[in-house]
Amino acid sequence: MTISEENYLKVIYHLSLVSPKGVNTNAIAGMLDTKASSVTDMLKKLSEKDLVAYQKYQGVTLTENGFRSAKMIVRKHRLWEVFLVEKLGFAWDEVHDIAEELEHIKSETLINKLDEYLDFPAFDPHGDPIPDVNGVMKKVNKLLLSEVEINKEYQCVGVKDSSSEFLKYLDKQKIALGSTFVVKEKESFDDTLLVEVNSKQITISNKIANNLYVQ
Amino acid sequence: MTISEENYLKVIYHLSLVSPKGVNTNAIAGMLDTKASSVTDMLKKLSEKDLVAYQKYQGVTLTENGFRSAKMIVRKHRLWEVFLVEKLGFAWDEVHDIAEELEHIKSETLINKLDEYLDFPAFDPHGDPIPDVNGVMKKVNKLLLSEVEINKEYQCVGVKDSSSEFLKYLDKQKIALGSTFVVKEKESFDDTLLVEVNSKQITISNKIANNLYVQ
DNA sequence: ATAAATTTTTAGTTTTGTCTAAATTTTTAT
DNA sequence: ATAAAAATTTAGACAAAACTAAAAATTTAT
Repeated sequence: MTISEENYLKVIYHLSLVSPKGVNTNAIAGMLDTKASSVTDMLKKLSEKDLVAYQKYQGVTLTENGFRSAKMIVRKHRLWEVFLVEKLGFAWDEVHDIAEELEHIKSETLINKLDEYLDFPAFDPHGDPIPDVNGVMKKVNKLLLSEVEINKEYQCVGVKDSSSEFLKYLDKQKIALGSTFVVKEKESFDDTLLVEVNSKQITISNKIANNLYVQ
Repeated sequence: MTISEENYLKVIYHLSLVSPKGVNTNAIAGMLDTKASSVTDMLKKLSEKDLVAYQKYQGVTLTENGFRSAKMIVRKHRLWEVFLVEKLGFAWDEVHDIAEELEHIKSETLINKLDEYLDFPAFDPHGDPIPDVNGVMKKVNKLLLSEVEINKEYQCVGVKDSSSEFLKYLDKQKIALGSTFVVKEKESFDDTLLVEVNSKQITISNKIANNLYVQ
């Protein structure tokens, strides 16, 4: 598989989690920063290789083969992110682009040895689950901070948006995976939250609360 | 720089060490398993980017830019090899192909953090010197085993051929970096050596002796 | 010194992945 | 229900990096 094919598969995988009925050409083009016509071309190729089920104008889904391959790419990406943060000391907002390159390194043995070296982590530095050697992921019953009950205690277990800007904002607020949250008040006008984090009270916008997973 | 351009630079670098006056088109084609005509095309491109000095029919040399870039690729390759052997437990004959892919990962920060994580190694698992962040390599006064004096003690410090077949042969003979050699006899007919290694006497062909560096 | 052999370059194609522009299909809105 | 809008596909082109076959330059051998 070429790097380009792998990137398409990965994007289709991520979009499938949101639209399991079929992923749009335009959505794929948007994620890959390319044109819809290029996407059509690639979907035909992936279809011929039995990695996606593609019907003109009807969107695309992953075949079993494609799903397995996509999960292996995600596995590589997330394991490399763990390596970069845990072993090399990168911050959690610095690792995405490097992992985008590392995920395309071909060796199976490499990734399994890396997995072992990292002690078989189940989650990456952003709280996303890492598929094991068989593609199985730990399932977590997580909620968005925007959906939690008032005055109950929650732990931060992940971020929905892992852009550098958002992660840096969290760093500034001293919010990290494992931080304890208690929502004290919810402003009904704009859904802004008054939250206790690290025994300090801060105000959190609805946009932020919609991108923080807790448990 | 594309992966292909990087591979050409690396090969020209290695061939330059043997033919500093200029590297042949055919030699490059041989190393890259490609055709001479493809090499000509690429040399024109590298020349336009001021990475090589190229004159039709006259071979090619690296410019200062090209030399610097080539050394950085070699640095990456060798640091990744150290990582694979020291941290992930690969054997020294298994790492070359994986490092060929890893050497093309773009981040400067990554490679400098990896260097630090590995404790700034000066040599890779085959005894080849690793350029530091400024491109400087430790120089070693090494000899080929085929050139040493009789009954003097030497240490194995590297291999000239790092093909899997040769390295596996060395494993079988329990020869590794650091092994002590004493040449007891040299057969003048075919230059076969009788060598004491690990306090056992073994016979070593001239071809083998020509691929083992000692000090 | 010149012919033969070798090496290198040129010219013209191919493949992969992209693009633009135009055509077609599907969806949305009246 | 049909026209307008949006999404998608097709057709044709391009750049990168490779190839083959033929031409040109250099080297070698007599």
